[in-house]
Amino acid sequence: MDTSWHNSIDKVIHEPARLSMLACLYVVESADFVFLQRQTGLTGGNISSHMSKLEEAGYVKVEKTFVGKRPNTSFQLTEPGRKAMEVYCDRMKKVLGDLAG
Amino acid sequence: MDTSWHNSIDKVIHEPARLSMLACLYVVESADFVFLQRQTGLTGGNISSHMSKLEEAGYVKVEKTFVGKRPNTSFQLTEPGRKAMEVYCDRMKKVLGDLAG
DNA sequence: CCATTTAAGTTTGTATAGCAAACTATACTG
DNA sequence: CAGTATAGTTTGCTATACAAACTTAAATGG
Repeated sequence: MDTSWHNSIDKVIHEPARLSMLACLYVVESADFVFLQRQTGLTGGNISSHMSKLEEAGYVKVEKTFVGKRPNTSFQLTEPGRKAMEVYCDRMKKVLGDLAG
Repeated sequence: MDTSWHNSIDKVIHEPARLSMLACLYVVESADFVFLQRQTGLTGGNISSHMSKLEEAGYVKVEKTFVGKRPNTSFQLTEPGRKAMEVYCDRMKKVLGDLAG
């Protein structure tokens, strides 16, 4: 079994809170701030700071608009983000698969 | 899909370097310091500090002896450690499985 | 119409964590 | 005996996650 893969896993994605958000974005194509907050159970502060990191990484695109008179921030996965998720999932599945089949 | 599992994943195990070491211990039943170092590609300092954490968590048992005149430190998974690995793997597989089948 | 509360988000403060480099101690080797 | 290698720990720095405080603006209500 290979056990030297530890530096090949994407830490931006690996963080549970972010993986949770990304998992959500992976399936819905677009989600706004409040939806993600409700869905993941994360605090607003967490969503905000983690999203900054995901944006920096180029994994999500952020769009700020107004809905009625209230601000609305919506997120969606970029292509690189989707690709990175797939790579991450494949690698983790392989690691975990090796342990139990 | 459930996307609020982020706080139910065991961070002690989740850390890639430790997961790598644990994956190794999971299959070999007992491994010494140098073996783990070679196997995982981690530095001695990393093995040392991460193992301290795993020991604190009760996931590994540490045994210090001498082989010939040289010190030899060997590690093995405890039962709680093995159990925790299984729980971790199941949860992660579920998360990842939900994303791609 | 002013005061209060609620909502959406961001910034800040703190404690923790990971990693690499430096260090300790001991054993070989020439 | 001097120098190098081995086994392992400690230290110092940087980065990170999380919660709490803050900002801005809109709804509510007396």
